Amino acid sequence: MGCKLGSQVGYCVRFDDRTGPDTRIKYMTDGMLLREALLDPLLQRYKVVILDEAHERTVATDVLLGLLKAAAAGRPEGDLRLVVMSATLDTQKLTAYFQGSQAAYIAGRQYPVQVMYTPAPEESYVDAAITTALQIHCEEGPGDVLVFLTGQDEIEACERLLTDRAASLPPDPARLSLCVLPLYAALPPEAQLRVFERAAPGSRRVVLATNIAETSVTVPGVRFVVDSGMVKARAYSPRLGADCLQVVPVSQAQARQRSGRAGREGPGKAFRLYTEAAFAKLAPSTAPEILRTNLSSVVLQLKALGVRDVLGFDFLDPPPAPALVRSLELLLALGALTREGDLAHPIGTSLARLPVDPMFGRVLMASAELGCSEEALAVIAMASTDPVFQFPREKREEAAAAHARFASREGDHLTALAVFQRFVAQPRKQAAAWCREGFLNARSLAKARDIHAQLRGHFQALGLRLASCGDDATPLRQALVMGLFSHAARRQPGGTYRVLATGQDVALHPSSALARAGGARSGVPAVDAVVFGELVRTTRTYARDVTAIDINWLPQLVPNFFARAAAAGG
DNA sequence: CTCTCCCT
Repeated sequence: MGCKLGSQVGYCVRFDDRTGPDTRIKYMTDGMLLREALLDPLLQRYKVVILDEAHERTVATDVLLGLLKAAAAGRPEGDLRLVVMSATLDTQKLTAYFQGSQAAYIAGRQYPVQVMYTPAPEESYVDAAITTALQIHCEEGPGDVLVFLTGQDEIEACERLLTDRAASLPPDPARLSLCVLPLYAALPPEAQLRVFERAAPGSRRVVLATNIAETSVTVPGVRFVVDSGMVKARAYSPRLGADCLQVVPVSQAQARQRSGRAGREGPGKAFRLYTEAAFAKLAPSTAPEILRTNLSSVVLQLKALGVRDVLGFDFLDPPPAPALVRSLELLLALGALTREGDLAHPIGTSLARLPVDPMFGRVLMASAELGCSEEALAVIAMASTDPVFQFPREKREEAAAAHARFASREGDHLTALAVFQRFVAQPRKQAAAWCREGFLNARSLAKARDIHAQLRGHFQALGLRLASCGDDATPLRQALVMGLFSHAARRQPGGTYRVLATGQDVALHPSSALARAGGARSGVPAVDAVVFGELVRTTRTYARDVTAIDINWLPQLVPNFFARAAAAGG
């Protein structure tokens, strides 16, 4: 457009707003537009909204679809124009949803990709992936190989096996050398950058990636894709109140997306490590995120947007009623909604403005009253970012020793507070080295620092009191109880913990500072009662981000909820 | 006895 960024054309993402009073075209994330809608539900300042990548069906995109439909109906005819762009979305479904809309098709720019299947099912997709990558390396022409796997552990194991097997190939001077590279989100930035450097002359790269390489990261030089057919996916169980993280088969749309990665620079080949019959049985597309996530934030946002009947909201794909009801119940218990289901003042209105989970927002509000908001802001910022402790396979003992410096007997929130405080005390120039030596994820900590600053700003704008509790963690643990009470659990004779609200038995996550207490060699007694940040179901159901509490605080601090839970036999 | 990926 020939103008300066941030003048007529700008962009806006969290922590980075490059727009100004003259901006006519604004690029923004779906989440940012949703935040703006809270202040302006009819989106009056926009004439045209283009919703790109709609096929990704993020929660924000799905809520926006409903919101934009309502905004168009609430504004004069033709006043708001909407363009929904999608690589794979079912157009009939969408044109039926937006009455009077039209579908237009635009051909993609892509080289042909030849898709191959295995003749019979594979026993192990990891073994098959290694064998296939080596076969490509020995038999195919030049071009890098992109292998889709499910997670960090699997990629690290595969990396070692593939390197070993490549080294033991019979020597062949005509063959390229092989360079194996991992790629996943938690990888340090400098390691991630290596996938953007093209292969050295005489060598071929094999990139072992999670689904980060499906859309977020484009690896240059790829002509061959190996698709394991599996993905690690999250699904929320409203019954358990837990996120289940499981390895599941990909959808057909996802398999096509993966294969397409071989055809960006020239004709390519995709090797699917499953049979054609198995492909035919896969789900056509991945279920939208709104059908498999905790909805408490979504429900609160809708209430703040003035939607009274959340169960009747016109979703493109309505979430299951029990999931919505459970969120309404939690918001009522937090004091965010009235008994009539309306947004309550000031708790509901404040929680809707804080860009964190409503339970975390409630912790912050309680901390203002209990005189520990400086600490709570840091704790909630840490709880809202990716895990900061790193455990490289080779240096596990060394990492554990480094992490032990921060460990608190009172649990993970206080441990996180200690890490955060030490991190922000580092001079900027030394922070990276300090993180590396301490086996801490610098990216996560930098994000926690940004979230902390943002939350602090919101906190003050809401008129909440900033105060420190110093070395006395009791008020902070009580503030955690006032937000996380639905995640309170009590120790059982076998050593598991029973969630009081649901009666479900869970284990402390092995990464927890409290998981080692109570063991024969720990010398520290196990704690009787805890609250936790979240439940994750992998091999077992684990409570993560756990803090020791006094069981007597529950009826004192949250009398309404615990009178009910006790009556229900919890 | 452990953490797919986005995003406010």
